[in-house]
Amino acid sequence: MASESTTPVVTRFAPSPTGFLHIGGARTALFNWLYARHHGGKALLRIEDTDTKRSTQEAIDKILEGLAWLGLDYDEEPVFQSQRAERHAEVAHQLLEAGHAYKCFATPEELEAMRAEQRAQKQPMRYDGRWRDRDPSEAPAGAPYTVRLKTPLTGVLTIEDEVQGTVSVKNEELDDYIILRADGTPTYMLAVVVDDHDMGVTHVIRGDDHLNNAFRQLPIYRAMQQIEGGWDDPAYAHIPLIHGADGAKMSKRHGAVGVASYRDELGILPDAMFNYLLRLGWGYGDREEISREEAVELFDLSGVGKSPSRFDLKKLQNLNGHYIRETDDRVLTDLVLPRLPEGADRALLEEAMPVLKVRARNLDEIAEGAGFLFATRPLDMTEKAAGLLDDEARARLALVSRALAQENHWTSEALEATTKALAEDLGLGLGKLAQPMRAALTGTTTSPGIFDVLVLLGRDEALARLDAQAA
RNA sequence: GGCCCCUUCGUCUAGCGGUUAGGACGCGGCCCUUUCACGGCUGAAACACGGGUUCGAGUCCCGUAGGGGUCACCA
Repeated sequence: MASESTTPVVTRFAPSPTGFLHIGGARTALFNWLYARHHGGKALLRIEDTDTKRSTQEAIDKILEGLAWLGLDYDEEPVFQSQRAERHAEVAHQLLEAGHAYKCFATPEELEAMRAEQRAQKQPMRYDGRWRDRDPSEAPAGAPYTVRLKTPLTGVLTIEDEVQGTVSVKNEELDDYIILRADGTPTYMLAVVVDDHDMGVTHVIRGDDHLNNAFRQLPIYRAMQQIEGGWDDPAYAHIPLIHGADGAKMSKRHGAVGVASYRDELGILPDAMFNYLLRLGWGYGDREEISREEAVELFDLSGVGKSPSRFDLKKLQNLNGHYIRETDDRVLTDLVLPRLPEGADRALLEEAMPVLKVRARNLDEIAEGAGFLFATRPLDMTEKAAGLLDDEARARLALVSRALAQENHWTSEALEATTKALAEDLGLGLGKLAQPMRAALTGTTTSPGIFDVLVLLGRDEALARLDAQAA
């Protein structure tokens, strides 16, 4: 079996390029990558672009970009399934010659009629095998045909899924499906098996929605194993799907489902996404915050749960806040700058970053919090801030401004000492001074510590803002 | 509808026959505090239901219910 530890592990992520890299795909990619890295094997990538109607270069680029953003790298150049059609057909013909497949001359209309009948009879809708034992000579000369796999009629097929456990399906449930279309192109079911074999894939880790496919694909391995050998069954691991917050399958209506839109629209860091996706459907004791290195060390299929999980934006945001605090100020500055109005001072932003990043869960919140740094007088006031500045407050601001203007050392410590001394002289709590100051300095009621704000703004600007509101 | 899978706090999960059923997010309270966060402490909150097996079941078995997936000359 491929699961023997003597066989080097080879995994693959095989998206079909019909859209962006969504959350579910990203997690499948992540688990494949982690499994390969954990076992010192190879992680491969295959683009399943055989559906030329729906596949686009744009989608390919987006998926590649999404994977790169997450930090998932691959050991070989991506395989493009569309370029391997000849090889797929070759295997189909081997199957045909060996009697494991046969030509089916049924027309699409005929098949549709068959299904309609089955639907009416409330029978399972499957190909009835009408050409399984007929001789091709019975068909009109030159009639188009498909090639169908001749699957076993009786018996049971059992797989030992690394996540789902033992799963069995009766062969009578499976019909003879098409492996080569009338135009000679391969279907997905054939292409996957041939490509996985040729790429040396030992572990097929994919979404739960493919569990049924395993039972259809295995017969190809078995048939080819008989024909030429070397087609061992791969190990399978079908991981549960991710559902939206409402419990239904993830789809467009759940909002930003493309991994890149979490980056662009919400300002999610790749480490946060990596960690979140890792913990969605996988657990390791009480561990929550897990670095890439640890993930590679700890990950295994045994920790993957069997039930679907729901996507929880709140938790992602929380994790993102954690990673923002861990991220270097310079890096964060580069990420936040594009989210600020043109002309925002990079150096000032970086200087403020330590006090900005502790109160943000995403890059947009940092940008929002940095707003006061780049505001120009007269400041826009939020309603709450304006409400704070009554006559009494304005009078106090004048006193504060006068006191601070005397200050020779424009440092957080000195300014705090001066302000506190003033508050004491006036017999007031510090808040009576600090809140009006905050309003005057930032135009808002929430900001970093007021003395940090003073320092960041600089003496001239700070005093000017205070004076603008003082009475 | 047939087949397959799933079911522990609202959510992500730990648990692998004997636990006060643990942690995290979120929510409430308290502390810290000039605001908001961060941090610390703390509270409420779960074994879907019904039968078995067993001295003992969240853990094993069987049903029921609910949820999900899949049934193309798509992938």
